[in-house]
Amino acid sequence: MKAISRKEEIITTAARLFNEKGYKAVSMRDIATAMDIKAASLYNHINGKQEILSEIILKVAEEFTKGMTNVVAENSSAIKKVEKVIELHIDITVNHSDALAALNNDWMHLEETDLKAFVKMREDYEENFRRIIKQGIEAGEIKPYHPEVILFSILSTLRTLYLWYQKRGKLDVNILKKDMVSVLIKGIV
Amino acid sequence: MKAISRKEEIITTAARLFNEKGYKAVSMRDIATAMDIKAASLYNHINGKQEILSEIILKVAEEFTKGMTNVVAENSSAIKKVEKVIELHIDITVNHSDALAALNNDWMHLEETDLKAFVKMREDYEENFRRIIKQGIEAGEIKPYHPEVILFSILSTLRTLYLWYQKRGKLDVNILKKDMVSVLIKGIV
DNA sequence: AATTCTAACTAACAAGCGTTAGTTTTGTTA
DNA sequence: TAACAAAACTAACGCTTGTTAGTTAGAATT
Repeated sequence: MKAISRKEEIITTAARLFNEKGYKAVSMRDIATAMDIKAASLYNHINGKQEILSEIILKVAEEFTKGMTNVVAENSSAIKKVEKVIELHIDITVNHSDALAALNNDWMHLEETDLKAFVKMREDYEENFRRIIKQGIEAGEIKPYHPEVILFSILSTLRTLYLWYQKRGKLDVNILKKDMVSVLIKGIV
Repeated sequence: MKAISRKEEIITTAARLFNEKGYKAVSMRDIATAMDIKAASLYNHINGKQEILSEIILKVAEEFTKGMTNVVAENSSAIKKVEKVIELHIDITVNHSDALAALNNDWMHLEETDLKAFVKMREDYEENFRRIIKQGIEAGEIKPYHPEVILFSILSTLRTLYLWYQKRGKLDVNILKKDMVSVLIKGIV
């Protein structure tokens, strides 16, 4: 029953444009033109440009945080947890690829409060991931490479997945998961 | 004997600022202030903001192209070539990490001619890398995963290496190379 | 039928943008 | 020391930016 509100429409449109040119290169007039209205009309639905950016970024950042919380709470092997993290990234990438562009490239344009919240979430996320990898090494499940190198290698692949997903037409999610898990995991076990 | 020219100084300063906030978020006045001069004075040395961006990006893009050409010309195994590509990325990352931020995030703000040149170089680069991986699979040196997944996985790690390198204080290049080659290669052989 | 709400509009603002023209200072060479 | 070139300066330009104020048309509610 819940129809998409005009506000959500603005945010979706803005995310698409931010993905193409970046937050600073997209004007309120650009967003309005893409919706066939005038820039001033946007302000009937949103409080400003900043609000659009923070809604785009924080919403998806919270999804990552929630997903990671679930993974950490699981009672399973480290490898299984890494697999779950990979699947988490793929699911979010498939559903919010535009938002991920903003999260990756425009987070520094968030203002004070939102910026702090975002940076905190990202640090916590990385720390949780790092701990999973370390536990895997201690348990002998993961090869004893430098944990930071493993973390970085996997995370940078997952973080830029949205670029790849946008380039090759939307492909089957389950196949993507299987291949991704293979390439990223097989190397470290 | 060749002292760094004022023009090079501008480009280096601009690259640093572009790395922090992105091309569109940095004004000519920002660049000038960082050099303790006035914005108009910049135009004694450069033709405009666009020129700064294209010098930053194209110079390092050409370095990649040249490096890849050397690797392709080598008479060695596919795995050895992949290793050489990894080392190429690390060397460039260590010496031009600010420029890599612009190359990754601001390339779309290049104007017509430079944009075309850049996109062409990047496509060729990827195609050369893809071919190396395919040859490796045919020769039985590399596991028969989908080549595109291997390419993407390695390349996205190498492309965001500059972020990692900037975060952890400048670390020993040779150790970095060894660890990186281990993690990225061991998984696919 | 009168009222209220929603969402568009026009017009304008102050600030910041890249850039240009013309001038002055600084440092080197003849 | 006079002449010249390099590199800074001041002042201003036309344009774009995010945003505000006030208004209007149509739909929903009373």
